Amino acid sequence: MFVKQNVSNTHLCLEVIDIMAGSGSKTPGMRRQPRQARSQERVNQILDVAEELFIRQGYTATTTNAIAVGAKVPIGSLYQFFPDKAAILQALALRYTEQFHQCFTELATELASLPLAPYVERMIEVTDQFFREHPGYHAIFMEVQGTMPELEQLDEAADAQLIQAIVLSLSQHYPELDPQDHQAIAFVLVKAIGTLLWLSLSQEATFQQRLVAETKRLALNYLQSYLG
Amino acid sequence: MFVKQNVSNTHLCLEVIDIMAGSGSKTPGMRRQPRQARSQERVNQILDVAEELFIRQGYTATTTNAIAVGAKVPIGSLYQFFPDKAAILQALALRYTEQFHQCFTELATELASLPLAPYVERMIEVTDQFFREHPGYHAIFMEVQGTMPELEQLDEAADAQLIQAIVLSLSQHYPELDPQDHQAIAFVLVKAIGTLLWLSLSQEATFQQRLVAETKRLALNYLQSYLG
Amino acid sequence: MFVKQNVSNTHLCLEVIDIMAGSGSKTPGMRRQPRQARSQERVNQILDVAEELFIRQGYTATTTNAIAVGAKVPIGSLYQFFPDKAAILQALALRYTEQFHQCFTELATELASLPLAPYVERMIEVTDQFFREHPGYHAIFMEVQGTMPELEQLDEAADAQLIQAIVLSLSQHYPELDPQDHQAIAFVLVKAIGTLLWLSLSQEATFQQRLVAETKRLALNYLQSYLG
Amino acid sequence: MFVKQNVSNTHLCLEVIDIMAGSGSKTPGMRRQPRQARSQERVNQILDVAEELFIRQGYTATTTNAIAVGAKVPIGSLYQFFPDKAAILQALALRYTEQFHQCFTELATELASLPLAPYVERMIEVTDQFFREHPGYHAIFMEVQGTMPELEQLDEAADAQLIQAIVLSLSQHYPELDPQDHQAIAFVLVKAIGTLLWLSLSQEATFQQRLVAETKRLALNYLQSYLG
DNA sequence: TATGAATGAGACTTCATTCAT
DNA sequence: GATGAATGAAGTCTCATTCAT
Repeated sequence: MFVKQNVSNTHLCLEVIDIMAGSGSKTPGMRRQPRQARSQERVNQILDVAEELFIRQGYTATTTNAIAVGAKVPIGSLYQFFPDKAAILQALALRYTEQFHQCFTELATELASLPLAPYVERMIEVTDQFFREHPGYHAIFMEVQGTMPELEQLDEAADAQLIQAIVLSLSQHYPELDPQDHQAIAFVLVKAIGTLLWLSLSQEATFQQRLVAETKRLALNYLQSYLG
Repeated sequence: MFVKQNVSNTHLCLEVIDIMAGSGSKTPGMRRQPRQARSQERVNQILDVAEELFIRQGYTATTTNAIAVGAKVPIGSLYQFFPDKAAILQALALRYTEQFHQCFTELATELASLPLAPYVERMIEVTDQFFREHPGYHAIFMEVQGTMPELEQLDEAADAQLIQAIVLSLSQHYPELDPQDHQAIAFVLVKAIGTLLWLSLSQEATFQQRLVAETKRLALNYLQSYLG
Repeated sequence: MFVKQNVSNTHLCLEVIDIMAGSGSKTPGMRRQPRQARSQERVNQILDVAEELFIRQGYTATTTNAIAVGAKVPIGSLYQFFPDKAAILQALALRYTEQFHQCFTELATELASLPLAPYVERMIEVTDQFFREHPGYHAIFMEVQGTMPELEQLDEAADAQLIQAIVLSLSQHYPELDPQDHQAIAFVLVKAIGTLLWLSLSQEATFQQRLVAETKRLALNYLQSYLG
Repeated sequence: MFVKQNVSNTHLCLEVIDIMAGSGSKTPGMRRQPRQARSQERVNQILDVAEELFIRQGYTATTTNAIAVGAKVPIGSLYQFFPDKAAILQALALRYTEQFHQCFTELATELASLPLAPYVERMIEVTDQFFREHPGYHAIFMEVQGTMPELEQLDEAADAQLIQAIVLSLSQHYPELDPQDHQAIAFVLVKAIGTLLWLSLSQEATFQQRLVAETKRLALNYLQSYLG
């Protein structure tokens, strides 16, 4: 599950990220690759409506007809783009992943040059912002945990991106640590940060901000214990 | 959501816990309080089968008839104990909560006398053990996140137990901190610990043990930053 | 496909017939064995309506809802008795087979003692009557030729009954012929008779009667060429 | 349904056959008469693919889109040649009929001069060969028995060709028989022969050859009973 | 004319829940 | 009370056909 390797090349970071971003490759789960603007617009419309309904009612409680109606797309057209209901969820997952990837690509240069502490702080801020802008990210995927193997991969892959990026940074700045340490530290950081930031979303504004700050404190002190 | 109060009485801890353990009160979601041994046995049988099926196939994919068949209980009888399918999930949640409560009640005396660091360490160990023995705990509830308000309460309540227990301990040992600090610290600790331990369950044995150790390190260093 | 054996025991005839009549065995394709009179009545009602609709509109053009409505049975109930649409057709086939079997069982004693020529004549008359009383027999099964393996067996089995009965009679009265001759003759007789009698059904009354007579003539002259 | 007339002119045979061969007349069921080579080629391509799919999956289970894809013809173009799905089946039936007609036209002279017995024997051989070369002939039409009136005519017409040809021969060689006898005899011969030869196709090689021989024996002995 | 994306009625099937026995 | 057959609303998905480009 964890790619264990000693890397010393900063650019690998983005290469690793590219692995699952699939820039330009054909989207899996799509019945037909929409080439025309109209189609792409429809697909996005479907995904937007699906996202909202999945968040509001859950994946199971949302019907394909409701999505079609909400997206003002005939049900038949919906099924021209997606072979079945699950494919909509997968496409949504992929869209999240791509957006996530884009977020971090934009910061790649900035992040690459940072020492680990500010690196992690920045990552927390960016992740927080991403969650705030994409409230469905975790919400949707929690429901189908354990029932859709293909989706698990995507979800896992998104985290794996971050984990590998951190592993990379750790191995560069702290080569004296064991590669297994790198993996463990990165895993703990990413998962703890992800969870806390996600949970913070449903808290009231003041407490929410406090939680973001606490997340940084948690992460930095943990790192310090290894690196200090 | 969070009971904010300065308490100095150890027993309050259990009182808080009692709030949702419902010892003696009429179980909510139950159509009929099974007084006879046979009935109680059937209810447990139903919950056992439901737990297994929910874990294996998910809540939605599991039919009430399948539960009835698995529990060797007529479907009509099942509906005499539970008003609807959701009530089974809620009863399951309640059972988890009770089991969780029982776990910590047994350790109440031991924990109450400990300083915070060993307290948290012990809590991590006990939680880890509980998860290991009740693999359905998180797995089941993730699916219905955001779609079953009543359940959210129960799920939240389980964590709230721990959070309040920690708040209590914090307020006793570190009264110089703001009550809001107590809440934030306890929240972060409980959620981060809960997530990491749960995620550790699906990792291979070596990495799993490492994650438990890392969870302790994460929690203790975070606490140290406040208390050191 | 053809059981090749030299038999000299008259009773075997009925044994062979019994092979696929399945007297008392559990009906395959049935989701639930209806034990109560009400259920059996409903199943028959469903089959009656299905038979009529299949004949009138064809198997594919007939919807399960139409059957349910026609039989005044809720669609849900229909699916308690039959796992899917195909199972209705199979049950219908089985009912035909059983009725067919019953027809010939009633005549078993009479037929067994007859010389071959009157035997065949009588068989033609009985078959003609059966087709007249069960106009769906062939009509329905023609449509699904080659698309429902399970059904093919039943259809084939019904003919196989007759074929084996004739093979038996041939082997008794004309042991000087090769067993392969028995098979070929019986096959030709049964298939030719079956087809002609079935086709006669859609002809006008006068021509229809003529065709039954011609069928006898065809069969008897064919037999005579071997046995004369 | 049966043209009852005493004819003594050999050429009438072909005239009768011409009735439904439609040489030169506008093909029914065709939306547009393809005049250009490209169009005719496409129509044939469509029919070839449809034939294969109808045989393999049945008429109902075959989608028009699948035919279009298989024939490498845009679905829109397909609907320019055929008004609906049924028209494809009808055109296929017509093509069979034409091919059948061609088979017998080639043998017309040879057959016309033959006495009845060799005539019938030759007809069996030719029919057997035709079936062998066009395995879809019966297979396809069985499925839609009773659900497509237009098709029934075409299917019937093919047999009617043979029947009328035999009626003709009978009336020439055995004018002492009643015209009704001619019709009945011809009907029985054609239908029995057609069925047995078709059934022989699905038998193993040895038994198949035997069945062709038996078919001749059946037909000839039947004729002999009238003509001997 | 040629194309193929778009359409939506309607098919099959499920399953939580009830209620007559 | 106990049972389990009965119910039917509602879900997912198909595919013959059209029509804008």
